[in-house]
Amino acid sequence: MSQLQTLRGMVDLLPEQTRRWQAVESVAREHFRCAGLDEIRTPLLEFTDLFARGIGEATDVVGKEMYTFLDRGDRSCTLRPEGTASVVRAALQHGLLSQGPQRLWYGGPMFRYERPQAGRQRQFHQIGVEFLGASSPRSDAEVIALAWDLLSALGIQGLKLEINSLGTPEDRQRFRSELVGWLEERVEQLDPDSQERLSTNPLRILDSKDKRTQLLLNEAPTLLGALSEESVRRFDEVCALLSALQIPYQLNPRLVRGLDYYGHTAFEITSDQLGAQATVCGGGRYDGLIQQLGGPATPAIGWALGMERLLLVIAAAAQADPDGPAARLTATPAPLVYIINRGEQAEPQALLLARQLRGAGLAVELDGSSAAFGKQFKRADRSGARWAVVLGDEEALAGTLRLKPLRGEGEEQQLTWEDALSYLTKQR
RNA sequence: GCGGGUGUCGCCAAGUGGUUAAGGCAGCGGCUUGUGGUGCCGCUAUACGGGGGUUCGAAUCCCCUCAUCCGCCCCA
Repeated sequence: MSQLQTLRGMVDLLPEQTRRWQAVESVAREHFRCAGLDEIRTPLLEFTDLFARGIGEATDVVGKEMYTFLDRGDRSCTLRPEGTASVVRAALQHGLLSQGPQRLWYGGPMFRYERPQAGRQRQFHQIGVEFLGASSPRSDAEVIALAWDLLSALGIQGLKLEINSLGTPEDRQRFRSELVGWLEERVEQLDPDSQERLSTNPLRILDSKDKRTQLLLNEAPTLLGALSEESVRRFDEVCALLSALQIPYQLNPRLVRGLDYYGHTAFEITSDQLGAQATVCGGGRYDGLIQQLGGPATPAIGWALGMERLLLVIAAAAQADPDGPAARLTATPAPLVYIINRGEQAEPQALLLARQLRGAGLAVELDGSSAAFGKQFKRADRSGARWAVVLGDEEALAGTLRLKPLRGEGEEQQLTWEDALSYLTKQR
């Protein structure tokens, strides 16, 4: 293929797709508005150091998935692989935290150099929420509810919310050595990947997909068992609040997140419609991150959801229920009016007419072909427009137009522009 | 980074060594040169992702390469 094309893992959104994206984005925007969140937009490019320090040097994301390069000034730059670190950086840089707790949302492209797969591209898009300066268990429940309700509003069903507590750094430290000690006595029963992780990132062994490892882990010490009393109490409270909100959840003591900054509450929302990349939304509490990035000790919690995956799930939901809310999101809009025009006098006038109707907020498609009327009618019909306006030289000379309903009943009528405009405005 | 599948017109797709590479959808033109939705007719791949090889002969076999998809890994 010598033709120009996108880089691997980079995807064009063609108009039909873009429409769906916009529909989802507007639902999300409205959802966040009602919840009193403010949007924040940060650059796609940051100093590499932000992610190295924020996400953790040892994580896979930082270690082998980042788009990192030197700019012309020899600064090491990285295309953001996730949103949280940037949001925290921006909040610190501009002193947002001194104005009190921040309830923020963001959206946009993220970049990870991975092998593309279903629900996984190299440039992908997230919508995320970050509550900075929120410490109470109630904020955990509110943040999770925000994600859950957004997904419900989009008409998605069959989602599973899994939740776990990762405790404090001390809890994890204690558990790590406990787990490593236990597993080291049984190394030969672990799959090769997990053996590797025993020294690099032992907690991640917990969500290994290997059957034998899973089985073995049934006997292993659990994270919940290693939590301090206080951590347990906190987690119980979060769970109780979720129950009170009637948000169904499942405890998953094996749920571990891949980014170092998570602690206490961690959760994932998964769908069975997605193949291997089942996580639609994931997040958790990150009380240590802000301080780690040079700010004041500030508790925080957030989540991110993957747009591409969300759209896949919506497509599945739309197919399952052709009249449901998901299907409405994917519907194709048609213009209200299609202007059929032909002739030396008529064509410039049609352009003017289109402009007037559009100025009144009507969706108007203007045929630019100068083709025979029959041809243009065919196109008008296919456009899905409810009305055809016919403007030929005959009408142009009379200062009128013909208005013909294309869908319902009714006769074609000849009207002045003014009358047509007020009539169509009422039809909208 | 590893493993497997696939690559024929914008989309779907037949074709599995032998004269001109089916068909459908979409598009364009016409029947219908001022009135659509149906119908009918016509047009649209010197070309089968790219390169090399085997052969008298390849979309069809072999090798390499690229792309894509699925899984591992990772994560949203």
